[in-house]
Amino acid sequence: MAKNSKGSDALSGVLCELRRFPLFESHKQDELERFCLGGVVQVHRHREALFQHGAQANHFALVLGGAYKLYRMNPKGEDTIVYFALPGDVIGALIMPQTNPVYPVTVSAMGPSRIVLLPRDLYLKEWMQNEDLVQRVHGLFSERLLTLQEQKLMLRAPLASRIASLILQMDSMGDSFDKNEWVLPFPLTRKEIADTLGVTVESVIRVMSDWSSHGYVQTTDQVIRILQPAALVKLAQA
Amino acid sequence: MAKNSKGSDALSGVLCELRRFPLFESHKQDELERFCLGGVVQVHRHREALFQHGAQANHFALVLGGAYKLYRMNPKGEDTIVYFALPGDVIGALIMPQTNPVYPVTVSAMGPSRIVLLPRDLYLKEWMQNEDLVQRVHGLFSERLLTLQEQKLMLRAPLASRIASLILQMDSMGDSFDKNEWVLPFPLTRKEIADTLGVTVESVIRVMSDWSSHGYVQTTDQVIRILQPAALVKLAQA
DNA sequence: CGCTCGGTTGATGCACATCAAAGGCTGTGG
DNA sequence: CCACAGCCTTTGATGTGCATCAACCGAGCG
Repeated sequence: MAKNSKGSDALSGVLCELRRFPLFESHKQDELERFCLGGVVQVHRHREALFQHGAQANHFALVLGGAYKLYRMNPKGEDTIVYFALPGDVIGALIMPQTNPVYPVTVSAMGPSRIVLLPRDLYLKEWMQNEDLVQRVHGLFSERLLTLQEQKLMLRAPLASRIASLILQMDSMGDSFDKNEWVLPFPLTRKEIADTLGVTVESVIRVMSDWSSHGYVQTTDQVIRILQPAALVKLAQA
Repeated sequence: MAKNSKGSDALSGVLCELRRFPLFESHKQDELERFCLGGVVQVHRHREALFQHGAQANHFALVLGGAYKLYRMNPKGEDTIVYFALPGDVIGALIMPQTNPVYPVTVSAMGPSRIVLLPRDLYLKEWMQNEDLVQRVHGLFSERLLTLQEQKLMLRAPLASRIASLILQMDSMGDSFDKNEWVLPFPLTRKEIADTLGVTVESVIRVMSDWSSHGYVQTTDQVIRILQPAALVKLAQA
């Protein structure tokens, strides 16, 4: 498992870090240790891959920091992003119960990121046996499904509405629930927006350049700041 | 609960019917009875609604026969279909664990259909407590999520590919796993295909009329029969 | 210093939307 | 029993939003 450029480390001080996540809110220290038995911390650099589409799925992962994108290449060689995983999110849990599972998507880091890599057996033998934990994971699935449904509802809207809607969705994903600053919780390129919506980079750029010049949003180092939320909200429901 | 045109009935002879479903495969008779306590059978006619988007979600449902579509209206008044539920599928389970849940979609029957309507408490108190059942429901969620992801991957493909892909997906949903007859397991109008893909009826019709004239498919009473599966498979991956 | 990556702009074309009109079929009410 | 409304399907004419292709710029990096 120890790969070249990836840092990997036994679970030393991360346990306390895990307690922050709603996932483990109601668990005691010893339970938490049991849920992470055999876990390894991995660090990834920008664009480094965690799981490869089609590879045997022997592990699942818990995001500690940064962000990961879940995507797949279609026959024409274009990527389609299906989900963004943030700290506290679980990756790969969905397919763990299958017999001989295979990753349905490629997962790679957006900016420097960290996860705990956990063996599949642990999911089946520990996670699924714990009633509360199962409910929390269930909750994550349902959020993810509702996110996809939300995006599907925008299919027939003009591109500007769809981008606005996506940006607002992403913004609400962060753990900063103080809505004083409207900043997306992770770096997001125009290409990634395009790949999420199934359109071209150029189209996204044309819309967002317009927004920048109107002062609706502002991008620095791929981090998008929303200056006029009201304008985006209005666009989103058009 | 007893509504006007809906038939509703206590659980008389349906218990044995339930045993057919993979959901309850590994459960004994008495467990099964416990899982359906307080359940009521409801019959729906074509296009009759089971749940209304935005209504308080006090119940979930288990599809016995026929088919149901889960959809929502966007601001412009166009419907978007997010899922088709077939016999053995569970509807509404996703949101039962939420506090004061509200149905995120409208659910209505496609042709004459039947469900067992179950109270929310039953889900929380019985279904979620049973380890095996939780795993099965988890399996249903994961299928549904993967279905949505699959559809998203086709976003940038030409319309013909997307329709082909959808039809093949629907075809594989039926319980008839003998692939001697390639017939969709439920009636599906062109409009419903359009609403699933986020395009217009006319576009769908133009594509499928072409297919009919080439003898790829054939439609009688909204039931689609695939005459040349190979042709569709080829189109789907274009 | 050449490389890749992200962002940007403009010219052109096409796939699909839109609008319009019409026929069949079903259920419903006078 | 007929009239009517709603739904599903179909076809054609016309328009347009976004894709495509091409080119260029600046920043970071080995």
